[in-house]
Amino acid sequence: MNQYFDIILKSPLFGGIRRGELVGMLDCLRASVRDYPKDAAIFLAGGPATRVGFLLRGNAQVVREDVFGNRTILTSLAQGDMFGEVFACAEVETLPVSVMAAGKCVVLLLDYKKLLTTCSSSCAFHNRMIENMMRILAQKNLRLNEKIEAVSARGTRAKLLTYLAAQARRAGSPAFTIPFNRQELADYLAVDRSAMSAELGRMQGEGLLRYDKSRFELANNMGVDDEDYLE
Amino acid sequence: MNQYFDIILKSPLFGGIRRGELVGMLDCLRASVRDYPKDAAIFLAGGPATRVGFLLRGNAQVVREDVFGNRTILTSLAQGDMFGEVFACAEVETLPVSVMAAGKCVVLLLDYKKLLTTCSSSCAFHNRMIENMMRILAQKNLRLNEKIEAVSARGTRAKLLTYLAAQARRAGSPAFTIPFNRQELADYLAVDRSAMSAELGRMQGEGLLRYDKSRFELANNMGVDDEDYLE
DNA sequence: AGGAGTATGTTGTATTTACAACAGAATTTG
DNA sequence: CAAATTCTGTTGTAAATACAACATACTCCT
Repeated sequence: MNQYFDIILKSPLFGGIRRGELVGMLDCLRASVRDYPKDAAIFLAGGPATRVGFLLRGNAQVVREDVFGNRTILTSLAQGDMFGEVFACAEVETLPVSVMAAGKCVVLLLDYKKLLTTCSSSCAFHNRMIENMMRILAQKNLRLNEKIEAVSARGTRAKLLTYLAAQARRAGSPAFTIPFNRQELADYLAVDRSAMSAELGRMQGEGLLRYDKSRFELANNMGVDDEDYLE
Repeated sequence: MNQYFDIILKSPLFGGIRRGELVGMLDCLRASVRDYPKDAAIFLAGGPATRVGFLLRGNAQVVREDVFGNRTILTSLAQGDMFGEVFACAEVETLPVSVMAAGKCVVLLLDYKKLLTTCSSSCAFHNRMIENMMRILAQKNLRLNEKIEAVSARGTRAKLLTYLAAQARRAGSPAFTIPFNRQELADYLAVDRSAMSAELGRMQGEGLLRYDKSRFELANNMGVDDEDYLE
Protein backbone atom coordinates (compact mmCIF):
# COMPACT_ATOMS: atom_id res chain seq x y z
CA MET A 1 0.00 0.00 0.00
CA ASN A 2 2.61 2.57 0.97
CA GLN A 3 4.18 2.08 -2.47
CA TYR A 4 1.25 4.21 -3.63
CA PHE A 5 1.62 7.04 -1.13
CA ASP A 6 3.31 9.35 -3.59
CA ILE A 7 0.54 8.92 -6.14
CA ILE A 8 -2.12 9.54 -3.53
CA LEU A 9 -0.39 12.61 -2.13
CA LYS A 10 -0.10 14.10 -5.62
CA SER A 11 -3.85 13.97 -6.10
CA PRO A 12 -5.58 17.36 -5.72
CA LEU A 13 -8.00 15.85 -3.21
CA PHE A 14 -5.08 15.23 -0.88
CA GLY A 15 -3.48 18.62 -1.50
CA GLY A 16 -1.99 20.09 1.65
CA ILE A 17 -1.82 16.71 3.38
CA ARG A 18 1.58 15.74 4.74
CA ARG A 19 3.00 12.31 4.18
CA GLY A 20 3.02 11.56 7.89
CA GLU A 21 -0.68 12.25 8.21
CA LEU A 22 -1.67 9.93 5.40
CA VAL A 23 -1.67 6.56 7.15
CA GLY A 24 -3.93 7.64 9.97
CA MET A 25 -6.15 9.43 7.52
CA LEU A 26 -6.69 6.50 5.20
CA ASP A 27 -7.42 4.39 8.23
CA CYS A 28 -9.95 6.88 9.54
CA LEU A 29 -11.54 7.08 6.07
CA ARG A 30 -11.75 3.29 5.93
CA ALA A 31 -10.00 3.49 2.58
CA SER A 32 -9.68 0.20 0.74
CA VAL A 33 -7.33 -0.90 -2.02
CA ARG A 34 -8.58 -3.40 -4.58
CA ASP A 35 -7.21 -5.19 -7.60
CA TYR A 36 -9.19 -5.62 -10.77
CA PRO A 37 -8.38 -7.85 -13.75
CA LYS A 38 -8.62 -6.57 -17.31
CA ASP A 39 -12.18 -5.76 -18.39
CA ALA A 40 -13.53 -5.90 -14.85
CA ALA A 41 -16.12 -3.33 -13.82
CA ILE A 42 -14.70 -1.08 -11.12
CA PHE A 43 -18.02 0.75 -10.99
CA LEU A 44 -21.06 -0.63 -12.74
CA ALA A 45 -23.80 1.52 -14.24
CA GLY A 46 -26.99 1.10 -12.28
CA GLY A 47 -25.11 0.55 -9.04
CA PRO A 48 -24.85 3.01 -6.16
CA ALA A 49 -22.70 6.13 -6.51
CA THR A 50 -21.38 6.20 -2.97
CA ARG A 51 -17.66 5.86 -3.55
CA VAL A 52 -14.83 7.90 -4.97
CA GLY A 53 -12.04 6.05 -6.76
CA PHE A 54 -8.37 6.66 -7.50
CA LEU A 55 -6.48 4.75 -10.13
CA LEU A 56 -3.24 3.74 -8.41
CA ARG A 57 -2.04 1.48 -11.19
CA GLY A 58 -3.18 0.60 -14.70
CA ASN A 59 -5.58 2.30 -17.09
CA ALA A 60 -9.35 2.43 -17.13
CA GLN A 61 -12.19 4.01 -19.04
CA VAL A 62 -15.41 5.71 -18.06
CA VAL A 63 -18.02 4.33 -20.44
CA ARG A 64 -21.67 5.06 -21.06
CA GLU A 65 -23.99 2.51 -22.52
CA ASP A 66 -27.04 3.76 -24.35
CA VAL A 67 -30.41 2.04 -24.53
CA PHE A 68 -29.29 -0.11 -27.42
CA GLY A 69 -26.04 -1.26 -25.86
CA ASN A 70 -23.71 1.02 -27.78
CA ARG A 71 -20.73 1.87 -25.63
CA THR A 72 -19.17 5.30 -25.72
CA ILE A 73 -15.90 6.08 -24.00
CA LEU A 74 -16.41 9.29 -22.05
CA THR A 75 -12.99 9.55 -20.43
CA SER A 76 -9.76 7.65 -20.31
CA LEU A 77 -8.23 7.34 -16.86
CA ALA A 78 -4.52 7.10 -16.11
CA GLN A 79 -2.51 6.58 -12.95
CA GLY A 80 -3.41 9.09 -10.27
CA ASP A 81 -6.77 10.07 -11.76
CA MET A 82 -9.82 10.40 -9.54
CA PHE A 83 -13.20 9.17 -10.73
CA GLY A 84 -16.77 8.92 -9.57
CA GLU A 85 -16.54 12.01 -7.39
CA VAL A 86 -19.13 14.02 -9.33
CA PHE A 87 -21.78 11.32 -9.01
CA ALA A 88 -21.00 10.75 -5.35
CA CYS A 89 -21.12 14.47 -4.54
CA ALA A 90 -24.29 14.93 -6.60
CA GLU A 91 -25.81 12.09 -4.59
CA VAL A 92 -27.35 10.50 -7.65
CA GLU A 93 -29.22 7.32 -6.82
CA THR A 94 -27.72 5.12 -9.52
CA LEU A 95 -24.55 5.49 -11.57
CA PRO A 96 -25.26 6.46 -15.19
CA VAL A 97 -21.81 5.23 -16.31
CA SER A 98 -19.49 2.31 -15.73
CA VAL A 99 -15.76 2.40 -15.05
CA MET A 100 -14.02 -0.50 -16.78
CA ALA A 101 -10.46 -1.69 -16.24
CA ALA A 102 -8.58 -1.43 -19.53
CA GLY A 103 -5.91 -3.74 -18.07
CA LYS A 104 -4.98 -4.93 -14.62
CA CYS A 105 -5.77 -2.13 -12.21
CA VAL A 106 -5.16 -1.21 -8.60
CA VAL A 107 -7.75 1.17 -7.19
CA LEU A 108 -8.12 3.14 -3.97
CA LEU A 109 -11.73 3.45 -2.89
CA LEU A 110 -13.11 6.01 -0.45
CA ASP A 111 -16.58 6.18 0.96
CA TYR A 112 -17.99 9.60 0.14
CA LYS A 113 -20.04 9.84 3.32
CA LYS A 114 -16.95 9.12 5.40
CA LEU A 115 -15.06 11.73 3.47
CA LEU A 116 -17.77 14.31 3.97
CA THR A 117 -18.61 13.75 7.60
CA THR A 118 -16.19 15.25 10.04
CA CYS A 119 -15.18 12.45 12.35
CA SER A 120 -15.56 12.57 16.11
CA SER A 121 -12.00 13.71 16.70
CA SER A 122 -12.81 16.53 14.25
CA CYS A 123 -9.49 15.94 12.57
CA ALA A 124 -8.11 18.83 10.58
CA PHE A 125 -7.60 16.85 7.40
CA HIS A 126 -11.30 16.25 6.97
CA ASN A 127 -11.85 19.94 6.57
CA ARG A 128 -8.92 20.13 4.24
CA MET A 129 -10.31 17.39 2.03
CA ILE A 130 -13.76 18.93 1.97
CA GLU A 131 -12.21 22.22 0.92
CA ASN A 132 -10.17 20.40 -1.73
CA MET A 133 -13.18 18.56 -3.10
CA MET A 134 -15.18 21.76 -3.26
CA ARG A 135 -12.40 23.44 -5.19
CA ILE A 136 -12.05 20.50 -7.56
CA LEU A 137 -15.75 20.51 -8.38
CA ALA A 138 -15.88 24.27 -8.82
CA GLN A 139 -12.81 24.36 -11.04
CA LYS A 140 -14.20 21.57 -13.17
CA ASN A 141 -17.29 23.72 -13.45
CA LEU A 142 -15.24 26.60 -14.78
CA ARG A 143 -13.49 24.38 -17.30
CA LEU A 144 -16.78 22.99 -18.54
CA ASN A 145 -18.18 26.49 -18.91
CA GLU A 146 -15.14 27.47 -20.91
CA LYS A 147 -15.66 24.55 -23.23
CA ILE A 148 -19.35 25.31 -23.66
CA GLU A 149 -18.49 28.86 -24.64
CA ALA A 150 -16.09 27.65 -27.31
CA VAL A 151 -18.23 24.85 -28.70
CA SER A 152 -21.33 27.05 -28.75
CA ALA A 153 -19.69 29.78 -30.82
CA ARG A 154 -21.12 29.92 -34.33
CA GLY A 155 -18.70 28.89 -37.00
CA THR A 156 -15.23 27.41 -36.96
CA ARG A 157 -13.45 30.75 -36.79
CA ALA A 158 -15.47 31.94 -33.81
CA LYS A 159 -14.87 28.65 -32.02
CA LEU A 160 -11.15 28.95 -32.55
CA LEU A 161 -11.02 32.56 -31.44
CA THR A 162 -13.11 31.83 -28.35
CA TYR A 163 -10.89 28.94 -27.39
CA LEU A 164 -7.62 30.68 -28.16
CA ALA A 165 -8.65 33.86 -26.36
CA ALA A 166 -9.45 31.82 -23.26
CA GLN A 167 -6.05 30.17 -23.43
CA ALA A 168 -4.36 33.53 -23.80
CA ARG A 169 -6.29 34.83 -20.81
CA ARG A 170 -5.28 31.81 -18.78
CA ALA A 171 -1.65 32.14 -19.85
CA GLY A 172 -1.73 35.86 -19.16
CA SER A 173 0.00 36.40 -22.49
CA PRO A 174 -0.93 36.49 -26.18
CA ALA A 175 1.63 33.72 -26.75
CA PHE A 176 0.94 30.28 -25.36
CA THR A 177 1.06 26.56 -26.03
CA ILE A 178 -2.11 24.48 -26.21
CA PRO A 179 -2.33 20.94 -24.83
CA PHE A 180 -3.86 19.54 -28.03
CA ASN A 181 -2.72 18.46 -31.44
CA ARG A 182 -4.93 19.41 -34.40
CA GLN A 183 -7.18 16.38 -34.23
CA GLU A 184 -7.71 16.78 -30.50
CA LEU A 185 -8.45 20.48 -30.86
CA ALA A 186 -10.95 19.71 -33.62
CA ASP A 187 -12.64 17.13 -31.40
CA TYR A 188 -12.73 19.55 -28.49
CA LEU A 189 -14.37 22.21 -30.64
CA ALA A 190 -16.59 19.67 -32.41
CA VAL A 191 -15.46 20.59 -35.91
CA ASP A 192 -13.76 18.86 -38.79
CA ARG A 193 -9.98 18.73 -38.52
CA SER A 194 -9.14 19.59 -42.10
CA ALA A 195 -11.69 22.38 -42.26
CA MET A 196 -10.24 23.74 -39.03
CA SER A 197 -6.72 23.55 -40.41
CA ALA A 198 -7.85 25.51 -43.44
CA GLU A 199 -9.52 28.10 -41.23
CA LEU A 200 -6.37 28.47 -39.14
CA GLY A 201 -4.45 29.02 -42.36
CA ARG A 202 -6.82 31.78 -43.46
CA MET A 203 -6.67 33.42 -40.04
CA GLN A 204 -2.89 33.47 -40.14
CA GLY A 205 -3.07 34.89 -43.68
CA GLU A 206 -5.26 37.70 -42.39
CA GLY A 207 -2.80 38.44 -39.61
CA LEU A 208 -5.17 37.49 -36.80
CA LEU A 209 -2.65 35.14 -35.30
CA ARG A 210 0.49 33.18 -35.89
CA TYR A 211 1.19 29.60 -34.99
CA ASP A 212 3.69 26.83 -35.19
CA LYS A 213 2.57 23.40 -34.12
CA SER A 214 0.87 23.84 -30.77
CA ARG A 215 2.36 27.26 -30.08
CA PHE A 216 0.05 30.17 -30.83
CA GLU A 217 0.38 33.91 -30.73
CA LEU A 218 -2.61 36.17 -31.06
CA ALA A 219 -2.32 39.56 -32.73
CA ASN A 220 -3.04 42.37 -30.29
CA ASN A 221 -5.77 43.76 -32.52
CA MET A 222 -7.41 40.38 -32.49
CA GLY A 223 -10.91 40.31 -33.77
CA VAL A 224 -11.14 44.05 -34.11
CA ASP A 225 -11.49 45.32 -37.61
CA ASP A 226 -10.26 48.89 -37.99
CA GLU A 227 -13.37 49.71 -39.96
CA ASP A 228 -15.33 49.39 -36.73
CA TYR A 229 -13.82 52.67 -35.68
CA LEU A 230 -14.53 54.58 -38.88
CA GLU A 231 -17.67 56.62 -38.57
CA MET B 1 -34.86 40.87 7.00
CA ASN B 2 -37.23 38.16 8.15
CA GLN B 3 -39.51 39.12 5.27
CA TYR B 4 -36.96 37.23 3.17
CA PHE B 5 -36.80 34.07 5.26
CA ASP B 6 -39.02 32.11 2.92
CA ILE B 7 -36.89 32.97 -0.09
CA ILE B 8 -33.73 32.00 1.74
CA LEU B 9 -35.16 28.73 3.01
CA LYS B 10 -36.24 27.77 -0.50
CA SER B 11 -32.66 28.03 -1.77
CA PRO B 12 -30.97 24.66 -2.30
CA LEU B 13 -28.02 25.82 -0.19
CA PHE B 14 -30.35 26.04 2.79
CA GLY B 15 -32.10 22.76 2.04
CA GLY B 16 -32.88 20.82 5.21
CA ILE B 17 -32.62 23.90 7.40
CA ARG B 18 -35.61 24.61 9.61
CA ARG B 19 -37.05 28.06 9.91
CA GLY B 20 -36.26 28.26 13.59
CA GLU B 21 -32.57 27.59 12.98
CA LEU B 22 -32.19 30.30 10.40
CA VAL B 23 -31.76 33.37 12.58
CA GLY B 24 -28.94 31.92 14.63
CA MET B 25 -27.35 30.55 11.51
CA LEU B 26 -27.30 33.80 9.60
CA ASP B 27 -25.88 35.46 12.65
CA CYS B 28 -23.15 32.85 13.01
CA LEU B 29 -22.38 33.17 9.27
CA ARG B 30 -22.14 36.95 9.66
CA ALA B 31 -24.58 37.21 6.78
CA SER B 32 -25.26 40.73 5.56
CA VAL B 33 -28.14 42.18 3.59
CA ARG B 34 -27.45 45.05 1.23
CA ASP B 35 -29.43 47.24 -1.11
CA TYR B 36 -28.22 48.20 -4.54
CA PRO B 37 -29.61 50.83 -6.88
CA LYS B 38 -30.20 50.09 -10.56
CA ASP B 39 -26.96 49.52 -12.52
CA ALA B 40 -24.86 49.14 -9.38
CA ALA B 41 -22.15 46.51 -9.34
CA ILE B 42 -22.99 43.85 -6.76
CA PHE B 43 -19.75 42.08 -7.66
CA LEU B 44 -17.14 43.76 -9.81
CA ALA B 45 -14.84 41.90 -12.18
CA GLY B 46 -11.28 42.09 -10.94
CA GLY B 47 -12.38 42.11 -7.32
CA PRO B 48 -12.04 39.24 -4.86
CA ALA B 49 -14.26 36.18 -5.18
CA THR B 50 -14.77 35.56 -1.48
CA ARG B 51 -18.52 35.91 -1.18
CA VAL B 52 -21.62 34.06 -2.22
CA GLY B 53 -24.71 36.10 -3.05
CA PHE B 54 -28.46 35.55 -3.04
CA LEU B 55 -30.86 37.79 -4.86
CA LEU B 56 -33.62 38.48 -2.35
CA ARG B 57 -35.36 41.12 -4.41
CA GLY B 58 -35.02 42.51 -7.92
CA ASN B 59 -33.24 41.23 -11.02
CA ALA B 60 -29.57 41.16 -11.91
CA GLN B 61 -27.24 39.95 -14.62
CA VAL B 62 -23.91 38.19 -14.64
CA VAL B 63 -21.88 39.95 -17.30
CA ARG B 64 -18.48 39.40 -18.83
CA GLU B 65 -16.51 42.19 -20.38
CA ASP B 66 -13.97 41.26 -23.03
CA VAL B 67 -10.71 43.05 -23.74
CA PHE B 68 -12.44 45.55 -25.97
CA GLY B 69 -15.19 46.42 -23.54
CA ASN B 70 -17.94 44.41 -25.18
CA ARG B 71 -20.37 43.21 -22.55
CA THR B 72 -21.95 39.80 -22.80
CA ILE B 73 -24.77 38.71 -20.52
CA LEU B 74 -23.87 35.27 -19.24
CA THR B 75 -26.86 34.70 -16.96
CA SER B 76 -29.96 36.50 -15.83
CA LEU B 77 -30.68 36.26 -12.12
CA ALA B 78 -34.12 36.32 -10.55
CA GLN B 79 -35.37 36.32 -6.99
CA GLY B 80 -33.95 33.46 -4.97
CA ASP B 81 -31.02 32.78 -7.31
CA MET B 82 -27.56 32.17 -5.88
CA PHE B 83 -24.53 33.62 -7.59
CA GLY B 84 -20.77 33.76 -7.23
CA GLU B 85 -20.56 30.37 -5.55
CA VAL B 86 -18.50 28.73 -8.30
CA PHE B 87 -15.81 31.39 -8.16
CA ALA B 88 -15.74 31.40 -4.39
CA CYS B 89 -15.50 27.61 -4.19
CA ALA B 90 -12.88 27.51 -6.94
CA GLU B 91 -10.91 30.03 -4.91
CA VAL B 92 -10.08 32.10 -7.96
CA GLU B 93 -8.00 35.16 -7.12
CA THR B 94 -10.03 37.70 -9.06
CA LEU B 95 -13.56 37.60 -10.38
CA PRO B 96 -13.71 37.20 -14.18
CA VAL B 97 -17.28 38.51 -14.29
CA SER B 98 -19.37 41.27 -12.79
CA VAL B 99 -22.86 41.02 -11.34
CA MET B 100 -24.89 44.10 -12.16
CA ALA B 101 -28.22 45.13 -10.67
CA ALA B 102 -30.81 45.34 -13.47
CA GLY B 103 -33.03 47.34 -11.13
CA LYS B 104 -33.17 48.01 -7.42
CA CYS B 105 -31.89 44.89 -5.68
CA VAL B 106 -31.71 43.43 -2.21
CA VAL B 107 -28.92 40.92 -1.79
CA LEU B 108 -27.87 38.50 0.94
CA LEU B 109 -24.11 38.09 1.13
CA LEU B 110 -22.28 35.21 2.78
CA ASP B 111 -18.58 34.90 3.36
CA TYR B 112 -17.44 31.68 1.74
CA LYS B 113 -14.75 31.00 4.33
CA LYS B 114 -17.30 31.34 7.14
CA LEU B 115 -19.60 29.01 5.31
CA LEU B 116 -16.89 26.44 4.81
CA THR B 117 -15.28 26.48 8.21
CA THR B 118 -17.12 24.59 10.88
CA CYS B 119 -17.54 27.03 13.72
CA SER B 120 -16.34 26.38 17.25
CA SER B 121 -19.70 25.11 18.44
CA SER B 122 -19.51 22.67 15.49
CA CYS B 123 -23.11 23.45 14.69
CA ALA B 124 -24.93 20.86 12.65
CA PHE B 125 -26.10 23.25 9.96
CA HIS B 126 -22.58 23.97 8.84
CA ASN B 127 -22.18 20.39 7.79
CA ARG B 128 -25.56 20.49 6.15
CA MET B 129 -24.64 23.56 4.13
CA ILE B 130 -21.33 22.10 3.07
CA GLU B 131 -23.12 18.99 1.89
CA ASN B 132 -25.67 21.13 0.07
CA MET B 133 -23.00 23.20 -1.64
CA MET B 134 -21.14 20.10 -2.72
CA ARG B 135 -24.31 18.67 -4.22
CA ILE B 136 -25.12 21.94 -5.97
CA LEU B 137 -21.69 22.11 -7.58
CA ALA B 138 -21.72 18.45 -8.60
CA GLN B 139 -25.21 18.65 -10.06
CA LYS B 140 -24.26 21.74 -12.02
CA ASN B 141 -21.34 19.72 -13.30
CA LEU B 142 -23.69 17.02 -14.55
CA ARG B 143 -25.91 19.58 -16.26
CA LEU B 144 -22.94 21.18 -17.97
CA ASN B 145 -21.72 17.80 -19.16
CA GLU B 146 -25.15 17.07 -20.54
CA LYS B 147 -25.10 20.33 -22.46
CA ILE B 148 -21.62 19.68 -23.82
CA GLU B 149 -22.74 16.31 -25.09
CA ALA B 150 -25.65 17.86 -26.93
CA VAL B 151 -23.81 20.87 -28.33
CA SER B 152 -20.86 18.74 -29.42
CA ALA B 153 -22.97 16.33 -31.43
CA ARG B 154 -22.40 16.74 -35.16
CA GLY B 155 -25.36 18.10 -37.03
CA THR B 156 -28.68 19.51 -35.97
CA ARG B 157 -30.44 16.18 -35.89
CA ALA B 158 -27.82 14.57 -33.66
CA LYS B 159 -27.93 17.55 -31.31
CA LEU B 160 -31.68 17.31 -31.03
CA LEU B 161 -31.64 13.56 -30.46
CA THR B 162 -28.90 13.86 -27.85
CA TYR B 163 -30.77 16.54 -26.00
CA LEU B 164 -34.17 14.90 -26.25
CA ALA B 165 -32.83 11.49 -25.22
CA ALA B 166 -31.31 13.07 -22.12
CA GLN B 167 -34.61 14.70 -21.27
CA ALA B 168 -36.43 11.41 -21.73
CA ARG B 169 -33.91 9.71 -19.47
CA ARG B 170 -34.37 12.39 -16.85
CA ALA B 171 -38.14 12.17 -17.10
CA GLY B 172 -38.00 8.39 -17.00
CA SER B 173 -40.43 8.32 -19.88
CA PRO B 174 -40.38 8.81 -23.67
CA ALA B 175 -42.92 11.60 -23.22
CA PHE B 176 -41.87 14.81 -21.54
CA THR B 177 -42.05 18.59 -21.63
CA ILE B 178 -38.96 20.70 -22.20
CA PRO B 179 -38.35 24.00 -20.41
CA PHE B 180 -37.55 25.86 -23.65
CA ASN B 181 -39.39 27.44 -26.50
CA ARG B 182 -37.95 26.95 -29.98
CA GLN B 183 -35.64 29.94 -29.90
CA GLU B 184 -34.28 29.00 -26.49
CA LEU B 185 -33.73 25.42 -27.56
CA ALA B 186 -31.92 26.60 -30.67
CA ASP B 187 -29.71 28.85 -28.55
CA TYR B 188 -29.03 26.02 -26.12
CA LEU B 189 -27.97 23.72 -28.97
CA ALA B 190 -26.16 26.52 -30.81
CA VAL B 191 -28.08 26.11 -34.04
CA ASP B 192 -30.34 28.24 -36.18
CA ARG B 193 -33.95 28.28 -35.03
CA SER B 194 -35.61 27.92 -38.41
CA ALA B 195 -33.23 25.21 -39.55
CA MET B 196 -33.93 23.40 -36.30
CA SER B 197 -37.66 23.75 -36.79
CA ALA B 198 -37.30 22.26 -40.25
CA GLU B 199 -35.23 19.38 -38.88
CA LEU B 200 -37.83 18.69 -36.20
CA GLY B 201 -40.45 18.58 -38.94
CA ARG B 202 -38.44 16.06 -40.94
CA MET B 203 -37.85 13.93 -37.86
CA GLN B 204 -41.55 13.86 -37.11
CA GLY B 205 -42.22 12.99 -40.75
CA GLU B 206 -39.85 10.03 -40.43
CA GLY B 207 -41.64 8.87 -37.31
CA LEU B 208 -38.68 9.42 -35.00
CA LEU B 209 -40.75 11.50 -32.64
CA ARG B 210 -43.90 13.50 -32.20
CA TYR B 211 -44.27 16.89 -30.66
CA ASP B 212 -46.67 19.62 -29.88
CA LYS B 213 -45.27 22.87 -28.59
CA SER B 214 -42.88 21.96 -25.82
CA ARG B 215 -44.25 18.47 -25.32
CA PHE B 216 -42.23 15.73 -27.00
CA GLU B 217 -42.62 12.02 -27.36
CA LEU B 218 -39.84 9.88 -28.70
CA ALA B 219 -40.58 6.77 -30.74
CA ASN B 220 -39.40 3.64 -28.99
CA ASN B 221 -37.28 2.62 -31.96
CA MET B 222 -35.57 5.98 -31.79
CA GLY B 223 -32.39 6.24 -33.72
CA VAL B 224 -32.35 2.58 -34.65
CA ASP B 225 -32.83 1.85 -38.28
CA ASP B 226 -34.21 -1.61 -38.89
CA GLU B 227 -31.66 -2.12 -41.62
CA ASP B 228 -29.01 -2.30 -38.93
CA TYR B 229 -30.41 -5.65 -37.98
CA LEU B 230 -30.61 -7.14 -41.45
CA GLU B 231 -27.58 -9.19 -42.15
C1' DA C 1 -63.99 39.73 -29.89
C1' DG C 2 -60.32 42.35 -31.99
C1' DG C 3 -55.74 43.42 -32.53
C1' DA C 4 -50.79 43.52 -31.16
C1' DG C 5 -47.29 40.93 -30.30
C1' DT C 6 -44.94 36.59 -30.07
C1' DA C 7 -43.99 31.81 -31.41
C1' DT C 8 -43.62 28.40 -34.81
C1' DG C 9 -43.25 26.40 -39.29
C1' DT C 10 -41.92 26.70 -44.36
C1' DT C 11 -39.24 27.61 -48.28
C1' DG C 12 -35.40 29.12 -51.47
C1' DT C 13 -30.77 30.78 -51.68
C1' DA C 14 -26.14 31.83 -50.11
C1' DT C 15 -22.63 30.36 -47.17
C1' DT C 16 -20.24 27.31 -44.47
C1' DT C 17 -18.78 22.98 -43.21
C1' DA C 18 -17.80 18.12 -43.71
C1' DC C 19 -15.77 14.71 -46.31
C1' DA C 20 -12.35 12.45 -49.07
C1' DA C 21 -8.10 12.18 -51.01
C1' DC C 22 -3.62 13.42 -51.17
C1' DA C 23 1.16 15.73 -50.38
C1' DG C 24 4.70 17.20 -47.52
C1' DA C 25 6.72 17.65 -42.86
C1' DA C 26 7.75 15.77 -38.57
C1' DT C 27 8.31 12.02 -35.45
C1' DT C 28 9.05 7.37 -34.16
C1' DT C 29 11.01 2.90 -34.71
C1' DG C 30 13.92 -0.82 -36.05
C1' DC D 1 20.05 6.17 -41.16
C1' DA D 2 16.06 4.60 -43.53
C1' DA D 3 11.42 3.12 -43.33
C1' DA D 4 7.16 3.52 -41.33
C1' DT D 5 3.91 6.12 -39.04
C1' DT D 6 1.72 10.07 -37.56
C1' DC D 7 0.65 14.91 -38.03
C1' DT D 8 -0.53 18.87 -40.65
C1' DG D 9 -2.04 21.48 -44.49
C1' DT D 10 -4.41 21.78 -49.12
C1' DT D 11 -7.98 21.32 -52.45
C1' DG D 12 -12.42 20.18 -54.84
C1' DT D 13 -16.94 18.54 -54.16
C1' DA D 14 -21.04 17.18 -51.72
C1' DA D 15 -23.87 18.08 -48.01
C1' DA D 16 -25.59 20.66 -44.22
C1' DT D 17 -26.56 24.88 -42.17
C1' DA D 18 -27.55 29.76 -41.70
C1' DC D 19 -30.08 33.43 -43.30
C1' DA D 20 -34.01 35.98 -44.90
C1' DA D 21 -38.55 36.46 -45.79
C1' DC D 22 -42.95 35.22 -45.11
C1' DA D 23 -47.39 32.53 -43.56
C1' DT D 24 -49.89 30.73 -39.91
C1' DA D 25 -51.00 29.87 -35.28
C1' DC D 26 -51.15 31.09 -30.67
C1' DT D 27 -51.27 34.33 -26.43
C1' DC D 28 -52.22 38.18 -24.05
C1' DC D 29 -54.47 42.30 -23.22
C1' DT D 30 -58.38 45.59 -22.86
